[in-house]
Amino acid sequence: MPELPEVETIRSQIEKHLLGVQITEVKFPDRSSKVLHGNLEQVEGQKITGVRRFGKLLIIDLSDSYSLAIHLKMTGRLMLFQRTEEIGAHTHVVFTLADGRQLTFSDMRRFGYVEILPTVQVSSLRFLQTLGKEPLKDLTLADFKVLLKKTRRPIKTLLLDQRKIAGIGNIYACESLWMAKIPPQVSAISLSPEQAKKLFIAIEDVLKEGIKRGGASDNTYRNLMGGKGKYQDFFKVYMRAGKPCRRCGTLVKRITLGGRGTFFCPECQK
DNA sequence: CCACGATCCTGCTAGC
DNA sequence: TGCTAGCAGGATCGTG
Repeated sequence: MPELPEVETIRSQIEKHLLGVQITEVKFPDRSSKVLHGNLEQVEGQKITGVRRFGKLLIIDLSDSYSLAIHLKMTGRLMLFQRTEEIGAHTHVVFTLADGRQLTFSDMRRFGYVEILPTVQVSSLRFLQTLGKEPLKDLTLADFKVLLKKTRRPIKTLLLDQRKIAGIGNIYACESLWMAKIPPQVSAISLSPEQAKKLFIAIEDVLKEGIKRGGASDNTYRNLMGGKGKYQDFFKVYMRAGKPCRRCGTLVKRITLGGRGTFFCPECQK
C-alpha cells in the first residue's frame, strides 16, 4: 500500500522524468468509473509544470492553471511507459505525452482517484483541509507531544489518522512502534516524554529509510517506472506474524486494532 | 471528542 | 480439483 515513502518515490520520479512534458491526449476506458473526477479532457495540450505531495496525496500541476490530484489508496499505480502499451484490465486513465511516452493510472480495487481541478482550488480539497502536519516536514516533536496528550486512543490508531499526522500507513506505523519499543495498543496519552521522543525519532528514521529504499512492495506497489521498492526486505514486524522478532527472537504477533492488521513483538513492545 | 460499522472493490486464501 | 465465502484495507460518512 502506498504510504508517504512510496508516494514520495513516485513524486521524485515524476519530477525527474516528466517536468515540462506536454500531455497530448487522454483516454479513460471506463468513463463511468468513480475513480475519475472532473473533466479530464482539460489536460490535453497542457504541460506538466510541477509535482507536489501532501501526505499520501500527489498533486501534478499543469501549465494552464489546472492540477491533477491523485490518491493511490491501496492498489493504485501511476506508471510511465516508453511507448504505447496495451490498456490493462484495471487501467482507468491513459495520458499520451508529446514524446510518445504514456503515463497510466491503474487501480485494481478502484479505491484511488484522479481528479482535475483549478490549481487555486487544490488547497480547498477536503483531504488537504483536514490533513495533519507531516513528519520530516512541519511536524515538530512539540506538536507530536501535544497530539499524544489529547487522546486516549491507541497510539497506533492515532498514527494512522491522517487528520492528525500526514502520510503514515499501516507499514510505517507498525515498524516505527517496534523501533521505539512501544506496544501498538497503549493509549497515546499514556506515553512518557521519553517514549514520545523515541517514537517521534523512530517515525522519522523509518520514513527516511523507506524513502531511501524506494518504498515497500510487499504486494502491489510499483514505482513510476514499474519497479518494486526494496523496503519490504527490511521489515522488522510488518507481515511477519509467527516469525521471530529480529531483536529478541520472540514470535511476532498479529492483532486487529481499529479494524487493521497490526504486527508487533509482544516481548520488546511492552 | 471518539468508537464503531458500513461503504467502495477484487484478488487471494481457507475451507469444504 | 473446483467452487465459494470471507477477508483485507485508506478514507469518508453515518450513527450512537
